[in-house]
Amino acid sequence: MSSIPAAVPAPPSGDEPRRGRPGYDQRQVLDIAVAAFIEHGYDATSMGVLAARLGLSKSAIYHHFPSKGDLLRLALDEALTALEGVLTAPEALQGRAADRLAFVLRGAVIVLVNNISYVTLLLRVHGNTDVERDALARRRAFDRSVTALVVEARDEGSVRSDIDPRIVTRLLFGMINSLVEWYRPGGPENTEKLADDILAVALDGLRTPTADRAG
Amino acid sequence: MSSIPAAVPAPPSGDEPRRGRPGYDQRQVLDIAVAAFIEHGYDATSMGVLAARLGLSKSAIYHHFPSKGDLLRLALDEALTALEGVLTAPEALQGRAADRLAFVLRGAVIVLVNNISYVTLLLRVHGNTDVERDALARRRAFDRSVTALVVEARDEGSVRSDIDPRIVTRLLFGMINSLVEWYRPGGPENTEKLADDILAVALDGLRTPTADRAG
DNA sequence: CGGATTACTGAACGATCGTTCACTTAGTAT
DNA sequence: ATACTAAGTGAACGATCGTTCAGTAATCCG
Repeated sequence: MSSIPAAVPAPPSGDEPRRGRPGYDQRQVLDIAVAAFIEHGYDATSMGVLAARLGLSKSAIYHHFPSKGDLLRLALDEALTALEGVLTAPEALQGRAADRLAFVLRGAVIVLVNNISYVTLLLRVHGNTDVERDALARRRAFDRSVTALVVEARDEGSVRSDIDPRIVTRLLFGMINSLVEWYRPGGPENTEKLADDILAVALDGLRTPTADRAG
Repeated sequence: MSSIPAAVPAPPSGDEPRRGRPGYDQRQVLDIAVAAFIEHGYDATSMGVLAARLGLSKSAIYHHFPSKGDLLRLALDEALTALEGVLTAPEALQGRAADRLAFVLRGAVIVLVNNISYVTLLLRVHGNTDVERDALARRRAFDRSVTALVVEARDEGSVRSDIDPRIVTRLLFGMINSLVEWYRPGGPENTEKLADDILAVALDGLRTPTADRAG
């Protein structure tokens, strides 16, 4: 029986004052739309309930975005651009494969936590429309890059060779991506400790570490 | 440009002939509905396109199920009942905690693979409706049982104690549940080998095993 | 044959969907 | 004041949604 909480447009927050009538800008609308998409699912979120959350009429949304699909497209692009940025950082391009892999995994955790709404939306997309299919293709390209890194680390002798690298990659991202299901900002863990824990489980497993196995 | 493939009701397959007019029974309709829900998403799957996949009229579906929500409810119940069955098997109730945990994890992999459509649907549910909220509650109860098992295994000394057992459990099911995103039956792996691989990565990590660490 | 049983049709319903359009409102810049 | 710009309103649109209903079709049993 909870009524829909209507948001309020944020003040311009320290910048020089914007021109025109005050209200939401594009980014603020997008943030609230993404939250609604996650809460109800993209298809189940009507422009009507979205407008109610914004405290606006439906037609006002079309002043900021040409269509509902464009809201989704921009949100997915945001998440993908952030993830792809990890792969192009210098630490992902030079050094031992094992170190590059660890950097990318840690970077994926951090990007996911820092953009959790947008990445959550990305991970719930399954190719319904052209917009979703394009996003899926970029996600797969990202996965392929990491798989190549796993292969390098295996050839280098850093990663076990008895399991298919594609399976290893998928299990790794299974762990990391599960963050969107349960991680909530402001919890006891900070991001660094969280990334440490995930890397520890991924690399050494959850069996009790034994003394005779130094890192 | 792919046209919608209309299914055909399966013949009674060896059993004694059914009474009444031949056609789909409830289970066959449910199977096809679940496949459609996965392909397009539950909300985006209209009764119209579902009817087209069945090769029936919309109203014919209401002969088998009272509503679209009931299709979802029965599908989710199927997945949950199968998963909960793992927890009540004898091997999950006696023995060392580490062995019980390994049995449950392996059992979860097998149930997931053997009921991949229904479990996929379950894992995509996020609490939109009462039906989905009930399913989520049962899923959380399942997770709590496994977390308790992880705690026992930790107290027993079998599982590392430097990471919160709830995080360990969530990472474990992050790996296992990711199967619905990439595992396809008929691939090179059989179910046993797959479960072995997942247990191996979960327990020992993906670092190259060293000789001085016997199991 | 007739009755029982199971499966299905076609048209229609009220509701809700995403989107459009002509118009208004509230601020800054000159 | 006037112009300009950004933001928002309210009514309406055609389409599609899940569901209902009265009637029909095809099989088995006796």
